[in-house]
Amino acid sequence: MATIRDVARLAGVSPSTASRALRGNPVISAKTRQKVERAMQQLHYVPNFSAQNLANNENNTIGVILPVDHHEIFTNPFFLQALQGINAKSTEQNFMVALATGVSQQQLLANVEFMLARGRIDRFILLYSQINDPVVTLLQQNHAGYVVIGKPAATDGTMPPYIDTDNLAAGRDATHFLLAHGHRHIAFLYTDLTKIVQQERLTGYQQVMIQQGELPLSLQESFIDYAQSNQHVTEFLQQNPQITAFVTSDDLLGLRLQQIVSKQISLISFNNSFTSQVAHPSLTSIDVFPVRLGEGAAELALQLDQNTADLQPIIVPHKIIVRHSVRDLTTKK
Amino acid sequence: MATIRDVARLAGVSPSTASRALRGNPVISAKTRQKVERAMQQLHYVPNFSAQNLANNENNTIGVILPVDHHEIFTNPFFLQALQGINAKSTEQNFMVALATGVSQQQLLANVEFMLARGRIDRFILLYSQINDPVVTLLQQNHAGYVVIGKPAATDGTMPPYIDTDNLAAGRDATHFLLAHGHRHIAFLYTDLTKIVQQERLTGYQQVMIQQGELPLSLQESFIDYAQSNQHVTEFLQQNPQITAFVTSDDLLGLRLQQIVSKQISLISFNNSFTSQVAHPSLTSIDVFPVRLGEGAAELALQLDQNTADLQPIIVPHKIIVRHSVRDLTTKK
DNA sequence: CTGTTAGCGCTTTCAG
DNA sequence: CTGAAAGCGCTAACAG
Repeated sequence: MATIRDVARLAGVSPSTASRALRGNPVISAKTRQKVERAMQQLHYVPNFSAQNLANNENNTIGVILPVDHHEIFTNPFFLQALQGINAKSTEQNFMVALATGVSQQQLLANVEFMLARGRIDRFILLYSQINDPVVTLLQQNHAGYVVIGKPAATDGTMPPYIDTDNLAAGRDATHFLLAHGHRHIAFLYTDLTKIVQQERLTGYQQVMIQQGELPLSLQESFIDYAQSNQHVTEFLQQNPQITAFVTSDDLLGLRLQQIVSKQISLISFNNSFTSQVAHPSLTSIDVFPVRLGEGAAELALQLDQNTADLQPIIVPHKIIVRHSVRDLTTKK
Repeated sequence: MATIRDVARLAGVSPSTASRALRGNPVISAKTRQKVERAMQQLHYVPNFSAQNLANNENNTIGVILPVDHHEIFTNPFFLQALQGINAKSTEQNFMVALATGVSQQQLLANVEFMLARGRIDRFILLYSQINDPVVTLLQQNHAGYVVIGKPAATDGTMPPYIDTDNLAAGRDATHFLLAHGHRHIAFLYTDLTKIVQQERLTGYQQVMIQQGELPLSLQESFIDYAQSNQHVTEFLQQNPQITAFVTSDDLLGLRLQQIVSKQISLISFNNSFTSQVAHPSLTSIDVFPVRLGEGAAELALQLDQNTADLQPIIVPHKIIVRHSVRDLTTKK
């Protein structure tokens, strides 16, 4: 592997000059710069990551933190797609992305601690957001910067930079879509309101319903006990026979609902994951563009030092992907 | 951040001695070792990753390469779970895990190239396996070691170390399970035989069927065009009305089949992903333990230098997770 | 504009 | 068994 000394020698300059050329220091004359660049190409020179990091007291890596697995969560392709976006932007800027995961909270913490202490990594992307997250505490104690994908849970002091979908608007849009197709009696199905995402989507739904003078109806089902949830849903529909459509907080949930209720019931869900295509009829779903969320998160993370600590949140627009799970009631009137 | 000089000073020894103590060099006296260790603890000393790497001409990081996303593939929680296993073992050994992904083959290659050139990373784990993989070529050209999860595609020369499920046996086991429940006329459904995994599972199924004197029947359906696949399956069942059960090459496929065929048909599938629980009735499925596959892969990768190039492949045992998608025909006789 | 020098934090000969 | 010194590859004063 060629070093910068080799380059310098070949170009007939000193290592420091070669270094300056490498880093685009404007003080170098065009002529020398060219000589050096040519030499670099000839030797296929690539700077040594460790050496550069050591000399600059940097690490040029972004730590990406996955949530602890709770079975269901990992079937969401969201994470892998976000990772793609993060990687693309990071590689562009010559940053490495290091991953932190764990089968338990404890393991995750150990992993993050390792990156912090040993790797001196000081910028992270959190692929989830939860209140009272010990990982966040750890990050803060170590004065590491972090950006979250999703809405950051309220911390005592300041808000970290974040990138998110406007889930409130998404909830409204889903509801409007059903209304536009002639549905009036619409219910909202979710699994867990401690998830901010679901909370917001529900609120969006409620806003629109109230505004329309319709009664918002929501149902929580965890589906941990399938038979029981099945029964709940069935009872719910018996009590509310006027319902023609559901908004479900996620594709997977939509799929489950679909397996219980009559095909006459319309469904719209969120995330546009592969599940929505597997469903039959395939699910109309709101895409939130995880790759872009990842890209944006990386862009934020890369700016984390420019102590313009007031990095503005980024909102990535969502989009309704129309498939076949919503019947059009308007034409039939 | 405390450096090793600080430690040395506190312990009243030279940096070199401190270093030796740190690395467990046996030449150090027990007394000094203790002094140094105490000093390290007092100062919360953690060695600097970059400095250590530079001095040792190492990098202590494992590159993990994800497949290029083809929509469907990322909904498989396998990758994230494998990643968990990899991370756990790597962190244990003070290794970092760096991730390579890409929305396109080209982007993936660029990412791997970056790790190779800039990061000098020389050991990788491939989370997939395909023939004529340009990534593998790149790895080989750069003399990087790699281990694959799955069966490595045949390369010209030698076989890389790998870790895998015995998919042949898994295919046999699935079939035997159905036989044991009184099924005789069993079909196998798959999407793509260029995937070695599916090929093997199919072969296992065929072996058992032939051995039983039954006719192996397999059907390929991509489900790219849902209506068409639906029709194919229906026709297939009309032509083979004796069939009472299917082995499907994957949970997601099992779920799809389930949505088409009568609930009377029994199903067994592979991977035991969350999808198998979502299905109704829930799918009996063969778990391949992705976390363990990840752990094993990391263990192999960590041995990659000990030029015991003859690292033996690891086979991780699978297990049938019994749920409700297989009817027992024996009691009814 | 360029070269010399010292140093990032750690390891490792080489003496003793 | 331990210390002094040099070096991993790169960068940043400091001179010139």
